[in-house]
Amino acid sequence: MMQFNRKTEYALLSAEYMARKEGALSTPRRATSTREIADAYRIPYPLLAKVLQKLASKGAIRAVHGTKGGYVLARKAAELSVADIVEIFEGPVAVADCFREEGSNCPQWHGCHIKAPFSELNAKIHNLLASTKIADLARRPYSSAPKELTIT
Amino acid sequence: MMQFNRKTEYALLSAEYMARKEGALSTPRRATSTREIADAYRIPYPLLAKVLQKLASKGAIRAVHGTKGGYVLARKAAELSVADIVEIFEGPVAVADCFREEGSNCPQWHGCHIKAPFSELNAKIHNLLASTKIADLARRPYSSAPKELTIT
DNA sequence: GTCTTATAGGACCTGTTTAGTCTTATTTAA
DNA sequence: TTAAATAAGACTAAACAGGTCCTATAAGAC
Repeated sequence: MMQFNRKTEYALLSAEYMARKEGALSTPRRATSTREIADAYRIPYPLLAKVLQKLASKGAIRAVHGTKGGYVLARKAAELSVADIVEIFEGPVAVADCFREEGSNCPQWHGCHIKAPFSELNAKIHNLLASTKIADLARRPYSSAPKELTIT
Repeated sequence: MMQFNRKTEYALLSAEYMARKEGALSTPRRATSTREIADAYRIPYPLLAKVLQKLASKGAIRAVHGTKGGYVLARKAAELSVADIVEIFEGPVAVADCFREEGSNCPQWHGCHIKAPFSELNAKIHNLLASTKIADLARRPYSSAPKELTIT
């Protein structure tokens, strides 16, 4: 599966939403409220609030308090990567524990023959996520349900 | 994190072990028992037994009953990919649910702006796993703890 | 034949994680 | 001063992961 968890998905959706909104020439740069995104994507409000709080506490977005407040991207969308957001919610990209904490507590560490090839694989996956920026997500216009793009 | 679960790891270790053993010129092709792998990697025996049973039921390996029995790879190591094994234990490679079951039950499906770019990302990850064969894991000799290869 | 060494497979248990809720406090524009 | 917003901690139900236990079956060795 290799699946992102819900919070990560909500964070990615939110970041793209903000990037798109902030990038629009018509709108003067203004904050996006939790309520706005929750309504747009039908995400439970209190949960999304948690997600955005965490993004803010990690410096990916910036909070604007008070009425008409909300959040704005803390960096340019072209400088915020998918990997940055994924790692906030899921820790370092690592297909196995040993690629996070030097494998000291892995019973298989000694004489594990697949460490090296999987380390390379891990690096490639990390690179994919790091080279995909939020701006890349926000760039393209939405075209409905591209079934032939779905992986079987 | 994007982490494989334990069973997947055990399956990959086992497949590589069998490929290496079967590939060795010195040993006449013989089955590898659950016990042999469990001892080599200090994996709880009953759990590994489950893992190998599943691999066998899905056709990745073939069971040899009775004394001197065990398992052998059902296909050549060059024709069995990491993706094949991962998918046996974790289902289709998919960074989000909607890339498995046509997203019909995703509340965000309508108007989700990140579907297309993530579908591409998903395809790339799948391709990485599918193009890495068990033979590729077994090929290289083990060199101890390549710290500089580890992703931070 | 009957041991012994294997795989086969279902039932079960338990700790952790996930997704989500509830509540209270704080900030600030209008 | 009020209403709209974020901040943050405690809490809960359900799902999952990792692992154990037990009984059945197959087949080579003697």
